[in-house]
Amino acid sequence: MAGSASIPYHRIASFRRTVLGFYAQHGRKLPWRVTKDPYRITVSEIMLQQTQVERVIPKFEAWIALWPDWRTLSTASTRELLHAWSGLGYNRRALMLGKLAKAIMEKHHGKLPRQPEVLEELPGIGPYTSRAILIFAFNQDIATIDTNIRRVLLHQFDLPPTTTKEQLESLAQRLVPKGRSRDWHNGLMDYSRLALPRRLPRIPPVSKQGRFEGSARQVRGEVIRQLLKQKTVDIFWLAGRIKRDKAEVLKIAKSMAREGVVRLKGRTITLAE
DNA sequence: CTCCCGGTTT
DNA sequence: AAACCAGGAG
Repeated sequence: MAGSASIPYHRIASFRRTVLGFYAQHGRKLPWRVTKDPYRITVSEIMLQQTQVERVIPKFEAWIALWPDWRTLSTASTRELLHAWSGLGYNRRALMLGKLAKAIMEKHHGKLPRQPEVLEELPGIGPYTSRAILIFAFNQDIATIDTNIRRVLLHQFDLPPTTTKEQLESLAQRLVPKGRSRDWHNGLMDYSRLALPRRLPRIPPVSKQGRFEGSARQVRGEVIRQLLKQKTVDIFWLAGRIKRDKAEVLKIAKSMAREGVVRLKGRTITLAE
């Protein structure tokens, strides 16, 4: 088992120079990189979860214009949150961001906590995001690993894909150049995206292709669009329009109800406030 | 572990 | 049609 201790220091130092040099020369100028405001950093990190950079940029700018800080965001309604989020996907994130703003105003005096363990208790913030926020907002000398960073570490140190999370975390922590954590992590992201060869095509997994995969997507999108225009949507109207199995439509409505997006009342669904 | 979303690329 | 994407919640 190749622990990070088996990697000689000169390779660590050399890699640091490569990444920091690459970032200085080719680093992308992004809206959340010109600020250290913990609020803006947090909004960007939530938006960037499983969502490509190019698509986040305009949504981020619009969001900040609407709600420039935790206080204003904490007053936003569900409808407003979903409207501003529309197009990003994983709508649950918008609702959790709203809850996060309320939690910070009510339980943390309007200030973001600075300990990863405390941050992780807040809605929508997991192991990656808690550390990323502290790195990009406060330049803390800690490490975080997302899919880009994982990929660049495996490539650089010729590690097998079976490398455990713990082994990667140990290596990642040793790599952080003290006092330059923010540039380092930004650099790793850009280096991974811009300087590494494309991913190899993966072995096709066992196709489990649900029969309603296509229509389920349409139904979700349609429900959100309708809810933004009006207050309620009739499930059977939807079912008839989509011409798909009624049970599948109900299943989707129930799943959205679990997320708190809609309330289920008899034959209609209503936007939750 | 599964599910969550949608725009985009291949 | 399938993979991809600054993960997290249940």
